[in-house]
Order: sequence, then structure tokens, then C-alpha cells
Amino acid sequence: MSPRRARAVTGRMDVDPATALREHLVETAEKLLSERQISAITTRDIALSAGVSDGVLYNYFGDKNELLLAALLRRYQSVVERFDAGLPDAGTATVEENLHTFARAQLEMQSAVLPIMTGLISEPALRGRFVDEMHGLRRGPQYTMQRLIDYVEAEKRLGRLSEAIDPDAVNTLLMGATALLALTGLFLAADMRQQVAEQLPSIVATLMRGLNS
Amino acid sequence: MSPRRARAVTGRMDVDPATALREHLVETAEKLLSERQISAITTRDIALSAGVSDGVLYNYFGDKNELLLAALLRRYQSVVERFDAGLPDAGTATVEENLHTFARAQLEMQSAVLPIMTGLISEPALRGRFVDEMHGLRRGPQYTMQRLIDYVEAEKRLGRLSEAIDPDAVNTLLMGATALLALTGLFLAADMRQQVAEQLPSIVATLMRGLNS
Amino acid sequence: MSPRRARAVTGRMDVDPATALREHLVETAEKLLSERQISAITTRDIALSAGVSDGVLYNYFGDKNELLLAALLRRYQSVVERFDAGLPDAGTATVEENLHTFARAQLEMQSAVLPIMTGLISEPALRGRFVDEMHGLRRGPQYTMQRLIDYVEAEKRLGRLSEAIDPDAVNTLLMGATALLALTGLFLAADMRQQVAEQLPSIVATLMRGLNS
Amino acid sequence: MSPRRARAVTGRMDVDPATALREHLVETAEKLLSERQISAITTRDIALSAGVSDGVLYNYFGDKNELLLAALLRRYQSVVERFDAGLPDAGTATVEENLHTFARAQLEMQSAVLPIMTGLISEPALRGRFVDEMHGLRRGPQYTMQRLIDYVEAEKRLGRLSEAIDPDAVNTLLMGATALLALTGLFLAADMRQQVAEQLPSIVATLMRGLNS
DNA sequence: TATGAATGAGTCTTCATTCAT
DNA sequence: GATGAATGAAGACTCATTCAT
Repeated sequence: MSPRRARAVTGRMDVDPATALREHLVETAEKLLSERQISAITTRDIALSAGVSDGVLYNYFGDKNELLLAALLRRYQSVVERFDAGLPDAGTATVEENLHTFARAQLEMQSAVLPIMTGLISEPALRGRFVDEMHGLRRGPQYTMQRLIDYVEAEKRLGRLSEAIDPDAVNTLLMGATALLALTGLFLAADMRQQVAEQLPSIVATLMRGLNS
Repeated sequence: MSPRRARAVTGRMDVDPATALREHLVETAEKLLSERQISAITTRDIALSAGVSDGVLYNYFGDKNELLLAALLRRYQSVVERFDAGLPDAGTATVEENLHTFARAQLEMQSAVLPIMTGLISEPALRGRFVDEMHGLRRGPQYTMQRLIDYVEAEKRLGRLSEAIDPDAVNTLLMGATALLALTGLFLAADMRQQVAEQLPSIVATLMRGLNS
Repeated sequence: MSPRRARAVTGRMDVDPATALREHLVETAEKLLSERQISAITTRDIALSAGVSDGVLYNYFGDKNELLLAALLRRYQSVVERFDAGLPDAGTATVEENLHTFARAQLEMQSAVLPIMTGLISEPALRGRFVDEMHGLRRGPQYTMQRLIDYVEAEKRLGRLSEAIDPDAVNTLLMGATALLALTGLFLAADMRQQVAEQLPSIVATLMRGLNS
Repeated sequence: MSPRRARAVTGRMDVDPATALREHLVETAEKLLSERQISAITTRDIALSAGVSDGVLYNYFGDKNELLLAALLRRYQSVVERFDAGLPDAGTATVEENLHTFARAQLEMQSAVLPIMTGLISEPALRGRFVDEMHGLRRGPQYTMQRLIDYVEAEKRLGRLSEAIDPDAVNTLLMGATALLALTGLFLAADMRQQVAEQLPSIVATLMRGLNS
């Protein structure tokens, strides 16, 4: 009654077979995505790495890009969700502590997202689809930036930040700083990345106090 | 309808012919680099665009990447040189004005460099060689960052900036902010890029005054 | 977005289930054959269109071609049967009227058969089997031609046509003319095909009177 | 100064090397076209048969179809040219002799053209391009038919054929008859084809005298 | 040294057929 | 039997690199 299963997913009885292999392919693609550039991933690599035959991919996805897109979105979504969950509310703790929390969350998110985004640059077709999907999910970069802008505005309303402050400028400064650190981190050996994060306190402090002080 | 075609070579009298052709190839590659993604440039594109035969390339360069590398370095170097020439000295004007000048110069440089760098991401072989060469030239990102760090330290020595200020933090904040704006600008139509630069005053002001004020 | 899908099977009470499914597959193939080129029909198309699984086909037919062959034969047979039923007998009406009737019946038959036959040209394996089967059925082109030859000979015996007339030549002339019109019709829009048939009277008249008159 | 030549065309000094290989490829394709169905010809077949590597084809033609198109056109054109050269003028010999000459020329042409045309049926893309080119050459089937129609009209003006005769009908009858014979011939062994041509005199005679006589 | 055609490994994709369930 | 996912052999096409001339 049931058709055969791919050898690769035999033993995964947790889900229905079709979903299992689809999942398995996305996971495999995700793993390859974390190991090398998107442009260096061939359909045969994926099949080989997944332990299935060359053609299976096309039983679950319209084409190679569709599979890659699924893998990219999964990767991106989990990163943004983690980011979202760790942000402080206005009025709690101190503003400096909260900005520090924002900065750490941003650094972590950007470190994970940067390789994805940059790899997409040379894949116009894939990038287009990815951007469309992100918009659909309302989870694009705009969204992650808005969280800090909203926070700053909320603190202004609470009187913990001056009315004169430009939330966009604050966002660009903090988001840019963490992005730069994330980028730097990408070029460092894994054991050096710790040091990158250690620069955050000084950065937040400088942003808080300004250069005039 | 469109198989391969050939083209005539141009003559040059100013230098010895061999060097001229090598130069010509690098220039052509540079031009193509400014028009499209690195991954979309084929050796035949370069030869066709240079008006020479497909094979010459290998008389002057070990392989395609070596030519591309030369082109990338030239492009990078000219951008950094322009950046270098426009920076203010400590003690002149006001600190805020000077930081604004730094910011504008950085934005311009990064806008030019970003497409190069991102294109390199998906070319590990090329990227490795490029990074090595940059180190050799002592002109890598570290160098461009050092200019701002040096400036801040000089102003501290002159007493125009507080001893408490961390030059690295200032650098990360300003460099990051301009990088973020440069990145944003890449996705905008040419006529919208003006607006990106207009955000600089508010950013520098925020950095100067801090959030506590 | 469009990987494989499945479908439910329909039940049938009139015949034993196995025969019903075999029939259903042949009917489905026949329908597809009337919609597109033979080379554009995949086994999956048939299964999908029949609402059954990809594999069943191989329970009833040795391979794809065997199913297609059955469909082609059915289609061919029904066309020839219709042709056969509409032919006049010698001695009735006038010879010219009867030839006109033959011509119309041939045009209709050939219009239906031509797409089948031409599609077979690029499928040598299938064509061979088809030709063999047709011979077995004694229903090949020879048979359809023989009807006109027999008619002419019968009219000769009845004295309504001269003894000097060559039935083969008459057959080739009339059958060829209708075949040419049928072929022309295939390349015309549906609403233009009417005009093709309107050329028949003049053709039959010319054949009757000859060019000397 | 000159690049190397393909081994396959070494020794052909009659033309310039580039043209030689292009020619060689078209000839090879033409030969394959005469051996098997168009759909059964792969790019590798052509390369292998031409004694060159897989990729050369794309140095001379935009794609596979462009090469095939060139081969088809060459084949078609030489056939039509031969047909054209062998046709009689009105007023010469007798009408019956001339029609016989037309019939033989048509049979020969159609025997050569039919396999080409039928093979195109299942290749919509190629067929479209072929039809366009034929129109450009003003050498389509319409053209070959017009020759007979013109002839009949000319004989009518000369008074050697009755005013009552419909040239279109004559054309359809004769062209159709030879087409049918050509088609029949395609399914016969080479040594049987002679007999097909032997039916022409009787066919022309029947057309001349008509059935009433 | 310059030429530019030839080379051929490598890419994505399709689809008839098989076979575990 | 019926299912339908898995299989893998082709197929068209690209392009960095080589090399005879």
C-alpha cells in the first residue's frame, strides 16, 4: 500500500515518510549552506550528502533554488526568532543595560545572517525569491531594525531618553557597530570571536555618553 | 545566431607592448567588475571586451583569478587612495565637523568597496589571495580604520576630546554606521542615494552628544 | 512548487476491476493523444490524468509504448469504422455523387488519422508495433484504399464506368487529393477548415471530366 | 597566428578553417538526419559522428536547433532547386507529357522532403524557425504548388486546356497523388520504389481523360 | 607572441521504470 | 494488486583552459 522509503530516512518513524525526506533534504541543504558558499553547492552534492539519488530533489521541489530557498528561510527564520525573544522592554532595568542587551542580540543575529545574505548577492534569482518571502513573513531587516527604533521611542515617551534624540540615528549607530563586529568576526578563527563581543560594553558606553562629555 | 566572435587589438605607443596589453586586460576587467557581479564575468567576456583573443590572458596571468585579482586590487587601491586624501587633521576646524568629514569619506569609500567585497565572498580562492595581497599593501580595512582611531587619539592628546573616550569604540560606531548606510544605498535607485548621505549630520550629532544628554 | 502529486482512483461496477482499470488507462491515454503530440506524453501525465498511481501502468502493460499502442489502435479503429459505415454502394445514385461521398469520408478519416500517423514517425519502436498490429487487424491504409478500388471495379462491372479505367489510378488521385486537403487543414485554424471541404466538388468534377474535355 | 584546427577537418584546405568545421558539422547533421528521426539525434551524436568534442557545436551555432535548422534548410533547398530546374514550359511537347514530367519531379521532391517535414511535426520550436526561414526564401510548399497552377493557367491561355478547368483542383489531384505515392514509397524497401514511379503514367492518363470517357 | 578554435569536465533537469510497503 | 517515492541514465549547454598555427 505504501511505497518504499529512501534508505536515507529509513528509521525515522517520527513523521510521515514524504515529509521525512523533504525535511532531510532541507536539513542537508542547510548543513551544506553552513559549510560553503551557496554557489558552490550542486544538486549532486546535496543528493550525495543526503544519501539519496540525484533525482529525488525534484520530487519535492520545483528546482534547485526552491530547495535552497527553503533551507535559507529556515535558517533565517530561526535566527530572527531567537533575536526577537531576547529583547528587553522599555522601562525595565537601565537604558544602558538594555542597549547592551540589544547589541548582544544584534551581534548574534547578524553573525548568523550575514553569511546567508552575502551568499545571496551573486544569486539574483534566488535573492529575489528570498526577499519576496521575507516580506511575506514581515521579518526582513526593516523589521529587526524597527525593534530598536520602537524601543528608543518608548523610552523617550517614558522620559528616560531626551526628546531631542533621533531614533533612526541611534539605530544606525548601534546596528552598524554590531554589523561591523559581526563582519569582523566572520574573518576570525572561532576562538577569537569571544573578543569581538567584549567590545560591546565600551561601544554602548560611548554611545550613551557621547564624545563631548 | 551568436557563436564566438573576434576583434582587433588596439595599438599603444606609450609603453612597451607587453606591459600595455597586460594593463589593458586589467583595465578591462576592472570595467567589467564595476558593471556586474564577479561570478558573471567569463574569460571570454574579458577578451571580447578588451578586443583581444581568448588566450592572451594566459600569457600574462596564471589563470582567470590572477587577472581578476589584479583588477580588484587596482580598484580597491584607487578607492582607498581617494579616501586617504580627503581626511582632516586633528586640531583643525571642530571635532564634530571633522567627524562629519570622516563620515562622508567613509560612506563614499564603503559604497565603492562594498560591491567588490561582497562579490568576493562567493569566491573563496580569490578572496584568500585578495586578503593576502591587501595585508602586503598594508591597505586593508584595518588601515582605513586606523585613520579614524589615530585622529581620535590625536584630538585626545590635544585636549579636544576626553581622555575617557575609547577610540576603537568611536571607530566601530562611526564606521559601522556609514557601512550600514552604504549597504542601504546599494539597494536604492541612484537618485535616492542622496538621501542616505543626509542622515549623516544627525548620526554624527548623536555620537557627539550621546544619549544621556 | 509543483512536485509530484497523487490522486484517488474511481470505482466501476460494470466490469471486473482489473479490466476496468486497464480500460481506464487506455481511455486516458487516448484522450491525451488527442490533445498533444505523442512525444509530449509522459507516464506520469497519464497516471495523473487517470487519477491513479504512477506504477499501475506496469501491471497491465509491458511498458509505456504498449499502453500507447493500445490507445492508438483504439483511436484508429474507431475512425476507420466510422469511415467504413458511410460509404455508398455501386449502382446507387450517380458515380460522381458517390465519389463525392467517398471523398468526404476520406477527408474526415484522414484528418483524424494524420495526426496519429505523423506523431508515430518519430517513434520508430512504437510505429513498428503499430504497423504490425494494423496488418493483423486487416485495417491498414491498404484496407481503406481497397474500398474505393472495389467500388470502381464494381461500377465498371455495372457498365457505369469504362473498362479502360485503372482503379488504382483513380484511388491514388482521389485519396491523394483528400490527404493533401487533410494535411492542409491541420495547419489551419478550426474555422477555416470548412473551406477546405468546399474544394471537393471541383476536385471530383475535374476527376470525372478529365482535362481533355 | 592561426589557432589550431579540429582533427576532423585537418586536410580540408579548400576553405578557411572556421567555415570548414561549420560546414562539416552541418554535413554531419545532414547525414544523421537522413539516417534517423530528428528527435533521436543528440548533440553528442553529432559531435561523435563529426569526430569533434562535445562543445564545438556551440562555437558555430547558438544551440542545437540552430545547427539542425541549417542542415534541414540545406537539404530542403537543394531538393527544391532540383525540382525547379526540371519543369517544362507551357506550349512545349504535349500537355500530357508535361504533366508526366511535373508528376515525376513532384514525386522525387516529395520523397525527399516528406521525411524532413514529418520529423519537424514533433519539434514545434524547430518547426517554427524552419517555416519562418522558408517564407524568407519564398520556397515553401505554396511555391512548389504554384508552379503547376501557373503551368495550367498558361496552357489555358494558349488554348491547349479548356477554360472550364480549375487549376487548383488539378494541382490538388496531381500533387496529392504524387504525395501519396511518395508516402507509400517511404515504407517500402529501396528496390520496390521503382514500382511506385511506374504508376505515374496511368495516373496522368486518368487525370487527362477523366472517368466519363 | 598572439590567435581563437577545440576541448571536455561539470551543471541542472527530466522521466521511464522499479520496488518496498 | 495498488501505491507513489526512489532511482539513475541521459540530455543540452557552459566555460576555463590548452595548443596548433
